Amino acid sequence: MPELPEVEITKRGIEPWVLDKTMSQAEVRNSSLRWKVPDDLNQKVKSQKIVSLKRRGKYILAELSNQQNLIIHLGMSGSLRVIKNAQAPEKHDHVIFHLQNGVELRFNDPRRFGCILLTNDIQNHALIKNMGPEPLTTEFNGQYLKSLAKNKTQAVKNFIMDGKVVVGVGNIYACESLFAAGIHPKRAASKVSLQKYEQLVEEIKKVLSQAIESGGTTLRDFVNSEGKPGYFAQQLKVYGRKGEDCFNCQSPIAQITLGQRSSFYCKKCQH
DNA sequence: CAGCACTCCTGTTCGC
DNA sequence: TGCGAACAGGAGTGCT
Repeated sequence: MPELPEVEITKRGIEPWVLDKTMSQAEVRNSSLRWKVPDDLNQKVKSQKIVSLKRRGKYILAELSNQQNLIIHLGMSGSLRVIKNAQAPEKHDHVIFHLQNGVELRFNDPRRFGCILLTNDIQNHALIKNMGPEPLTTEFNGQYLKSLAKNKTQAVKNFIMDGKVVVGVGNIYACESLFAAGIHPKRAASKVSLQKYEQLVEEIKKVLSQAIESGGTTLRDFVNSEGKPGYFAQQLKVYGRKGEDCFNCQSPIAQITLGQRSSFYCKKCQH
């Protein structure tokens, strides 16, 4: 499932093929995504050049020459692939952006939790404006987390997965960074010390950076812009390892549900 | 406001 | 072997 590293990998992969390129058509084959793909998508993107490509949290933002911004989210199972030689669309290729250079950018998403939207005011768009800081910036640090966590009874795992706190930290990387920092996922956010938050921030940055270097985590669905999987899954220390030995202390990894999500942790190493 | 649970969806896995 | 149930989860929405 695409989290920040997978979205970053996707953005980097498509960038050379779409930046400064002009679109000839947006072919909507299935508009029924998380939110309906705008009816006027083709009309608005046709003949427009992609003048910048950015990632914000797990959103990919493509700025067009007519001041519109495409907002793309990969949801749970989405991918954006660059198709250089025209071939028949595959199942779940919901939107195909045709470029004038003959390349196609295909949005494929079996579970359709993703979205493709357009806005002429990206800064104030509802999905964007209330987002927390990017995790790989200095703005995201231990002090910041500690002060936000004040009086919060919420479990620390849910806290760091809240996009208003910090963007891009999904279930897998939340589990991994909490393990690396030795923090129990259920611990109340307010009861985590500043030192522990500093350690947690360091681990979040580390695990996200390493995952980007490995091309992302592919558990089942994720493929990059070339249709290839990422290789970080084999470096996961706790996620998906219920009952297996902790790499640190050899006791079995536990699984609990927190905020409707599976959480994996070591009872002995995380407090 | 804070903190949950619910919801969208399909492919895969599991139990009988 | 086949079938239905359970599970997976990003994140906005709505409820308590």
